[in-house]
Amino acid sequence: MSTELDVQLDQEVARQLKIISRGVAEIVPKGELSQKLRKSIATKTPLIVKLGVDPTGIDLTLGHTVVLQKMKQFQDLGHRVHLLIGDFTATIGDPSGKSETRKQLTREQVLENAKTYSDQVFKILDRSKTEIVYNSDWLAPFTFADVIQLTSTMTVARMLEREDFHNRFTQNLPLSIHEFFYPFMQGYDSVALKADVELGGTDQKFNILMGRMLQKEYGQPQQVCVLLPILEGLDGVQKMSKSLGNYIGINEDPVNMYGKTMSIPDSILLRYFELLTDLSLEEIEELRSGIASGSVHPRDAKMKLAWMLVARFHDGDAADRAEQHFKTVFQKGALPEDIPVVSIAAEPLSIVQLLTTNNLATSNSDARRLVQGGAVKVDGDKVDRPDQQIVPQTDMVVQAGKRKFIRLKVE
RNA sequence: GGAGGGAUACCGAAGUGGCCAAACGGGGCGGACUGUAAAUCCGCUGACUUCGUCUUCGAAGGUUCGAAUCCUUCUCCCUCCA
Repeated sequence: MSTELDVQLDQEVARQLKIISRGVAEIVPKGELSQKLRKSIATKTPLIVKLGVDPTGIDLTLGHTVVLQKMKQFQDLGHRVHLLIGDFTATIGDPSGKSETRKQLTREQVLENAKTYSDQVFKILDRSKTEIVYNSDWLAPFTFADVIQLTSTMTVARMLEREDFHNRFTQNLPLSIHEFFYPFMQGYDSVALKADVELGGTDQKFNILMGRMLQKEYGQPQQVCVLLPILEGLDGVQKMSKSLGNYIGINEDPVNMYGKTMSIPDSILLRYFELLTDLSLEEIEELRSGIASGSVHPRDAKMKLAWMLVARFHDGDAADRAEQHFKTVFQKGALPEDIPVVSIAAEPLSIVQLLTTNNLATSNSDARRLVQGGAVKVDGDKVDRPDQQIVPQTDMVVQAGKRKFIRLKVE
């Protein structure tokens, strides 16, 4: 109990707290985390950190990585990290952040998704230090009596405090009873895991607080909520999500990842640096002031971001190639290096058929529109009549818009 | 259980017998421009054998020369009452 030890302890708590706090939107309640950390360090008992995921989709997006990254930091600090696959909950459909009821999934879909999900997660998390748990383990055996006991702790009025429930209720949108159970289940997950910390996006606040409430109800110490900001998607306004199509997937090829990054509005550029890269806060501040003063070109900053992201999810070489591709195709308007080659018969055909049969257009009408809109080029020459006949030749390059190219190969 | 309101294209939302392949906004896609696949401006946005034809307005029937618009039944959603 010497003072020197206390000082060391204080320093360690401060160190961990600083790492944990970077980029987070909110820690609820604030003071409790440092107490938990102090106790954990003093007794050499790692904290139990929980992250619940909903195995509803296939591709992880950069949006998901924000919270996974935080999870990784806890891992690196030596805490016990539990990745909770909501296999049971996914069959209910969580309404969080949604304006309408989500579809319920079948068990097969959920298990399938869970597998692809965990495969991707380990691009970020350390597999050997991650415990994967499924909430069907404890939720599936629940009896109706258990459910009644669990739900008797809440009132309808309090459930309706949750923003999306409230909005849907007041806007006369459908709100099913079963959706009310979601927060209970997620909350009970924390009881089952005896979680010390639960991570999530700010849209998860209600559900995570529910965990606190239920833990108290079940006589456990209460978990701390660490809430991370919701990453805006490519449009710069709405949450990055698969359903909105404004996302960058972590499995995307380098060229697309780079290009999509370049398409984000300048307004969220720095936010991406802060939430998605390990660039220090000082360096980010330098970029900010550089852009403000005009000494740093926003485009160059964005190219740096795009490079860093590709390098992180692929590697430096891939990032270099993606950057090169971007420069040739978009900055200089030249042809890309690797155009897909398509085999074709030597018969003449109309430009419309050529576009449609090779998926450069979704339908003949679409192809027609592209031609009329001036988007179509054959060997660099604009084609402006839909009935224009083309005689395919090997190495002929057909372009529809700025991003779609094919190179023909006559058979 | 009773009374009433609603369902329109990717989304939101007009249209209430022919002028509706359906206003307008968003999104998407193209073009121009640029500092980038930012911003801004312009165009397009059901399909096809495209100066014409065919299939769309919750589903199925019906009335009519003609229906997204009227009638019947059904499905789903919302409100109020119980």
